[in-house]
Amino acid sequence: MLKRNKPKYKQIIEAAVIVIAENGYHQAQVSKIAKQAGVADGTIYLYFKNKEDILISLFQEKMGSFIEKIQKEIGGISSPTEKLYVLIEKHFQLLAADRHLAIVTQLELRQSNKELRLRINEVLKRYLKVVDDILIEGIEKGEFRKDLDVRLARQMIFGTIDETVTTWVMNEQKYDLVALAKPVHQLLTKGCAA
Amino acid sequence: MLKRNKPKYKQIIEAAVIVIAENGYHQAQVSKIAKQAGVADGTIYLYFKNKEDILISLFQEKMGSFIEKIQKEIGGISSPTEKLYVLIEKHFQLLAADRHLAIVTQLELRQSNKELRLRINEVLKRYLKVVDDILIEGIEKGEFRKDLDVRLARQMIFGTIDETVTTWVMNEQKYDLVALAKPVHQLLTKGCAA
Amino acid sequence: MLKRNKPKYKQIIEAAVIVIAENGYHQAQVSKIAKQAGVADGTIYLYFKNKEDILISLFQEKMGSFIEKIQKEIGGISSPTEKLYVLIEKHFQLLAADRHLAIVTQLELRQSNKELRLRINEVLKRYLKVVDDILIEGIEKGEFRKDLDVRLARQMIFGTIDETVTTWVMNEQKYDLVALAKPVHQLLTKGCAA
Amino acid sequence: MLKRNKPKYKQIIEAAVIVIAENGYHQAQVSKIAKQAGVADGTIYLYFKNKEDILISLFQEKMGSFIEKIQKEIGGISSPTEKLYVLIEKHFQLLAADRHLAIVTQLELRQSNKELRLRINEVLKRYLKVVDDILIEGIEKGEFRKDLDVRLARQMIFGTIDETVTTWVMNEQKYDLVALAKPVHQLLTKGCAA
DNA sequence: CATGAATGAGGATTCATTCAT
DNA sequence: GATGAATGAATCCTCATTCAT
Repeated sequence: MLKRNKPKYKQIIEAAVIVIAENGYHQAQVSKIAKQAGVADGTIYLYFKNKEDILISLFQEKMGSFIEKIQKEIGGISSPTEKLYVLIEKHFQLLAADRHLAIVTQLELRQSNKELRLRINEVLKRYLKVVDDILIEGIEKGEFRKDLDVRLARQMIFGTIDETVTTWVMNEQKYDLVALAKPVHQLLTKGCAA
Repeated sequence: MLKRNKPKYKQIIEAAVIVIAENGYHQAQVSKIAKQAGVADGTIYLYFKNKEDILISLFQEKMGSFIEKIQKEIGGISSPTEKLYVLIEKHFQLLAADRHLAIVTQLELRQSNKELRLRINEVLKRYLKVVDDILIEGIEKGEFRKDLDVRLARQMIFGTIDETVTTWVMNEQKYDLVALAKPVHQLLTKGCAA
Repeated sequence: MLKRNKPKYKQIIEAAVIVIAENGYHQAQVSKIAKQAGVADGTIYLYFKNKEDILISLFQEKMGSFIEKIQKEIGGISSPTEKLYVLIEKHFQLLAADRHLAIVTQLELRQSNKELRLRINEVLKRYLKVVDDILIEGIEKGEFRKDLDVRLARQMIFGTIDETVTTWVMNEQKYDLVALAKPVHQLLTKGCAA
Repeated sequence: MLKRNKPKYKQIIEAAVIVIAENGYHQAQVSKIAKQAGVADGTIYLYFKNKEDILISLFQEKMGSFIEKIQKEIGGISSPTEKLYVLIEKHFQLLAADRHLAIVTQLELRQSNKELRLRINEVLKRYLKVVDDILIEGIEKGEFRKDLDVRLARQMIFGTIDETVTTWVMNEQKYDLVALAKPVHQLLTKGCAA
């Protein structure tokens, strides 16, 4: 059986999300995660190479299912503009539904060292690929302009979504994030121009 | 004479930028900064309360002059759309001109703890205020649409600029960042729509 | 099992006594104590909250057994005057038998900060209570004079014993401390006698 | 002119007493003493070899005038028993009159290192000599018993006086110390009396 | 004489990781 | 597989002292 399918593997990752969200990245000691997961400190190392591996795995697992869910949702949609809307809405929905995960991805995991963030970026690329594909399809289908710089447009889309979620988390998730999907989508597709 | 006008104050901040950029946030020991600045370890503490104070001061000094320069540039411009362009271009120019500072602001300083990031955010607000003012003026002058959500638009603008710079830094500053000012400005003002 | 009954707990305390006696309070680094105890530096912190906690525990353990031994000795004696003699003799015997402990209690521990000394005083109070009890019993039994000020008499007894031991330690324990029990007792009881 | 007769010499010593009494031995930095004395840090070193020298000088100056005053008082008295009374009363009076000095000599200076305390003891010996002389005279004049062990009696006298003052200081000088001179004298002379 | 900016040595503590049981 | 006691490397800051002015 694959390591990542064993119950304790998932148990430890869920514990890590909770511990990091509640204590902050720098106060999330391995012993705290072990305690939260209900296992001994040493047991962690039967499932993860080291502490960094927990965090990378956490991001891979969570981001993986994140991307899968979004791909499934936009799979049946033909309009790229519409696909972009669903991507934004789903992105907001998934993070709004998991307060802990939102804190971890938007605030805490960014405190990790450069090394870890490079690994995280590799995972992110799969997400950015989804955005790229929508953009390319949109250009081909004539919904987006021909001379659109896909890389820049993707940076705008991701940058805007990310900044919107981060601001929401830093405001202690006080307002309805999902409700912003529509105006954000409008901004991104139509722009500020009069 | 104010502490922050003394030569060693600036000397230490410049040293901190270099050391953090070259060694990373977590490998930027006080002794390394002192050595780079050409002063004794203890001298650091004649000018800064503690290590965190160096980082906060660094950000305040750099971001402060950053904002001042941008404000000066857009001061003489009447069109908000044009102002936004100059803001983007200047933002890119200033960071492209200081490789070390770009690494520090886009990557290293984000690893700081929540406390420090809150302090950094206070400084950032002044920048976001500049963006907001441009947007409000744009709406009033009829260059931007009446129903524009200023907060969301600001999050798009800052998120896009930030993501663009970060991607550039993570790609080792291999391409011309300033050249992106025009298409980014176009994207932000006109959007992706055909 | 209680932390204080584990072998390493006692091992570390014994090491602390030796290191402090041989190097002095301010030269008794945690790493030195760990080395003397044959454990890693970090192990100290599995048994003690911090360095101060080692010193407080040391005093509590040693003074605790000190008081117990004295109480056991005087338990079977009926005459308060005789009790006082045994207390003095036992006090001298116990410190004369442990050169290191004598140095630590008479010289080194007094260099501790006010906070620590307040904690030490709490332990000392138990000792002073034993003296008080002897004095009160002596007054009741008519061996000591009715108008004896118990507090002052206790200060005389403790002050004299303490000064005698300190002088002996400062003279490098060159003469026989225990032999002084009899003349000291004589001096002290004349002051108290009815 | 002798260094110790210059105004700044005395100024610094008075400052040291105040700073140590108010901040504690370990919080009495040279810079604090300099500030309190109204001189620059460096000036301290024109009058004292090092920090330890300040403390030794402080004790020498204060203890010196302490002993002189006591010697002057007992000079005109013929009875050794009476002399002892005046010594105790004067000892209590002088410390009761200078709260700061009492704190410094009874609590703070004892936190100094072994080296410093050895130096302090040399000064103390002059005081103990005064006691010894009274005792010897008392034996010769038949007021104290012939077989009195002078060294032990001196340790009792000094130990008792010292313990009494220390207890009074630790009780925040709440009660009348001088009033204790009489009962303390009574306790001590009974032990010595012929 | 006086200044005060600059110096730099020194140590308690944390926590990821190991390994004997 | 699971445990958790033990390890030990690594760093910020203080403050007595100096010396150029």
